[in-house]
Amino acid sequence: MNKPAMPGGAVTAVSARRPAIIVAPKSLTQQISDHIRSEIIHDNIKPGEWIREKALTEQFGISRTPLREALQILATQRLIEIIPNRGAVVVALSDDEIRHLLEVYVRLDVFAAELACEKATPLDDETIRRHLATMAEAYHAGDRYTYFDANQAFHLAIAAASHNPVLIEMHAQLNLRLYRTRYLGVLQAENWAKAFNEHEPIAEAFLNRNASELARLVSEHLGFAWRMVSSDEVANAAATPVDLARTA
Amino acid sequence: MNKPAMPGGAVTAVSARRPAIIVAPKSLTQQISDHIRSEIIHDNIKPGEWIREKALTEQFGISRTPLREALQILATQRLIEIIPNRGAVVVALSDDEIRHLLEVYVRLDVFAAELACEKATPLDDETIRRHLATMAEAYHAGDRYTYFDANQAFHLAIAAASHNPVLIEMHAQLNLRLYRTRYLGVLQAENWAKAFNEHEPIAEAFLNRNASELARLVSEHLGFAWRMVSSDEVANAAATPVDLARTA
DNA sequence: CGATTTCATGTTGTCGACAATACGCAAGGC
DNA sequence: GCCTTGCGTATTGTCGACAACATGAAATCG
Repeated sequence: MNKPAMPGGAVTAVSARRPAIIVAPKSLTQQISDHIRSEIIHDNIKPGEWIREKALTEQFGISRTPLREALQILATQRLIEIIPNRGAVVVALSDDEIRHLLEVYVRLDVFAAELACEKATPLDDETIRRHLATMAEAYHAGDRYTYFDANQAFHLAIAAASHNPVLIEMHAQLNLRLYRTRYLGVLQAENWAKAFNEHEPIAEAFLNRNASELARLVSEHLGFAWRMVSSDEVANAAATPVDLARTA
Repeated sequence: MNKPAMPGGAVTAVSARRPAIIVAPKSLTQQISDHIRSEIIHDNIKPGEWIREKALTEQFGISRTPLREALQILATQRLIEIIPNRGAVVVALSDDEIRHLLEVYVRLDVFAAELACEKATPLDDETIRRHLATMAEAYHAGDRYTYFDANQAFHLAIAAASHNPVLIEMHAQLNLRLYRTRYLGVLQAENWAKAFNEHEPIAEAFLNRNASELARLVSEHLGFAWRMVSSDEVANAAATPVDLARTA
């Protein structure tokens, strides 16, 4: 195959590649970008941090070509910023940028909810019910991580119920850019109870196909999300503040 | 610098690169992706057509590395699709996909229009007035190309007046994916008059900051755009139909 | 004759090496 | 003292070469 990939966990490359007509093999570039994306949104690589190609190639046991292709993907998704001849930095969101992102995210979420009221199938209903149940369990067990995952799944499921692939993708894209902020927000928020209790009526409005009520609730709910993240700047702290002025 | 880049027009590389603290130099990858994107949306490279790396590297006089990075960008923007070990094809939109794209595009356009009513500056007003004037001139002169450009600029200007960078970018992204379809649509539409005459009231509603009226008009206007493209399948014809089933 | 296998060819995937650029630090000039 | 200049080093940008894979045609077998 390629290098032994001995250091660290890494991507484990592709172990046994069978012809298997059905499943398309994932390209190395895709695997790498997925992995780095995950590291970024889970705050293992901090905003403002420089991404050194050499370090990553050694970590993954690959060459710089697929890595650089992966970086182009992440830059297009606005998770990193590539500065010509200087390298790539993890994007650090300002309060204003978070506000702008949420502003659009809310509208897409509302639109998805409205569409979902028209298009959702019984299977969608069941999925959403299941995620709500998981959230409740995790909430009562005090398990914030599981809660967060279920919460994410809940909102993505509503988007999925719109059955509009374009909307689903746009929604997911914004969700990714906001993921880290919400992740850090949820894990330390005081009024978890309030946030949680808003999901019950949302789910109810959806299951009753009450589009206008659903839109109202979702707007309100995410307005709350904004208040949550905007009040702690911890979520925005950059590990290594970078001066980008010269490249503007 | 690098290769003579002798064949064809090509990218002309970077002619004179000065240190120039103010302006960031555009990377080769960026230049190439911009160029190919332009070729795709202007229908010079047809949907369904395979993108051969060798051909393009020779055309541009560059190596495959920056080209492949450019392709990753275009794939992330959903203008091409990269199929592992097989290559890249220009995306061919089905009628359903166009409908889904327009459905989201309309919502973003409406949202932008509403926001613009709150946030627009006198400068925005002037820009929009100017584009409207250009459209009128081109319309009366029967110049469909200039008209199309001004029409694009008009809609982008409304988005820009929202002063929300995230919204502007999302709007632009969808606009790109729909560009070719609308481009081909406008150039052969019969009821050009109707489409044109709708812009006057839109501009008026905007300049009067009448958000709800503006939203209504924009929705209606783009509903018209949908009827325009949906009725000719010419816009969707693939040069070389490709069977992607095996890679699903 | 039809289905399968083998192989030749073209294309993509990955790599290591070299070139170009930016950065930090020391030396020099005002 | 402070700004400028000139290097050495680290990092990114680009390239050509080779490896892996897919495709289609010829050859083989039933």
